[in-house]
Amino acid sequence: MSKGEDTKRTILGKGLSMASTLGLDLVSIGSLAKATNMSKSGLFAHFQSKENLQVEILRHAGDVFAERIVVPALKTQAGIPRIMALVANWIQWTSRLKGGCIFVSASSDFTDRPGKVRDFLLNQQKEWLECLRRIAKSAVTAGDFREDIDCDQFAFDLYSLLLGFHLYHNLLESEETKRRQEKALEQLLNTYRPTSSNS
Amino acid sequence: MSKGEDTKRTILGKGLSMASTLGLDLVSIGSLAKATNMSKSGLFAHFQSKENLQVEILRHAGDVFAERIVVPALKTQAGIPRIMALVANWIQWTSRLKGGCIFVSASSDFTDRPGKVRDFLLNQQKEWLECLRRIAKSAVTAGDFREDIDCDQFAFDLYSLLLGFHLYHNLLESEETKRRQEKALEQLLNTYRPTSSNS
DNA sequence: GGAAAAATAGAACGATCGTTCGTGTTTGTC
DNA sequence: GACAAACACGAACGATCGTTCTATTTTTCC
Repeated sequence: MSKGEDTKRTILGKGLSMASTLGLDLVSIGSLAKATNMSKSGLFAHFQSKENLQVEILRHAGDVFAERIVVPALKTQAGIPRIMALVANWIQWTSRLKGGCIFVSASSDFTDRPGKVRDFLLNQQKEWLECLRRIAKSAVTAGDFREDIDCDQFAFDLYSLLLGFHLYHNLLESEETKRRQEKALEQLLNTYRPTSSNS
Repeated sequence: MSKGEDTKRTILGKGLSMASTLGLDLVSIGSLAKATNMSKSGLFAHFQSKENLQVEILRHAGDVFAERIVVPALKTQAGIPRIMALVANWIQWTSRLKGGCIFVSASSDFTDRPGKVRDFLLNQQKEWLECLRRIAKSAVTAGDFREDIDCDQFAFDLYSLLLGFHLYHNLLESEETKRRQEKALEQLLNTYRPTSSNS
């Protein structure tokens, strides 16, 4: 790996960490330069604009997310076990760095700010929902879910649940959050499970 | 009403509008002054600090929220009708101004920024959850919910659903969002309804 | 209507923002 | 080890940030 790519990776790593705790647009060129012991202009040269920096931080976040959350889950047994693994990994992801999930906060911040950042983020979110949809589909195939369910609806339901956990965990810091999430997940799965007396 | 209170109200109205679309901390003193045809210092004098301005915008948002979402819902029949009214009002609230719900975005932004703003926001969110809890409780009393349910769990479930709708609606702008939310609400209510063959 | 009080404006502050430019320093290649 | 390319730095840019003054206008009250 060339020197340039190496420092760029370092910058993005620190940038992701800062963006997770402070939010994506509180990561200024100056503060990020200071955090990586670089000059503003030296750091800036890697990205050409702040907008590009933000996009690349998101891209890097996406890589880490895929590697740590999605891929491991896909290696587990299809069906409910895979869903449980995905949820567990996601919760670990959002709990790891203070400030929670960068995608959630960025989605909230950039909804009404057109541009590269918003476009990139939107694609990432669509990929994430597609991922959830596929996992639901595999649960159907595995026989853990009924065949007549709506996989996109499940994606909505599950993501909503995670968003609820996210807010509770980060803002309210209630001790019961984990239990609430588990209960909600159980209820959710029950509405998709094959019923013993199913029509 | 004194002149001061009058202009202050105007400022907070415009501030709420801007904060809803741009996010709470992109509302700068300068831009808000320009939007209200005031001088920076003239506007600043009403709040003594930006932190206070942010808190007061949140307080004003809370007042509007109570008046438009909560109070009308509480006037409807207790039970599921009241829940449906609350959800409908909330969705109208988050759809009205571009950028969605200021409380959701602010919660996301201020989770890891200690200070007056975070403290105030946290109290507001607790009040909101308490509101949801009470509405669940009244649904139990009205006989629309089983007696053995956990009202706090219902608050978690319902708020999660709204957060899901919020993200879908604002970022993805999918046409199916409304339908997804309705389906999810129906599923949710079913898990709390008295069952015909209940133990 | 005149005096006290409140409200607003204007200029300036140090700080930081994103960005540009010119100049060095380090790196990889022959 | 020389040469070109890549990389990093420091200084400076105009702009805007939150905030503090002083001065002037406007409102309020007797």
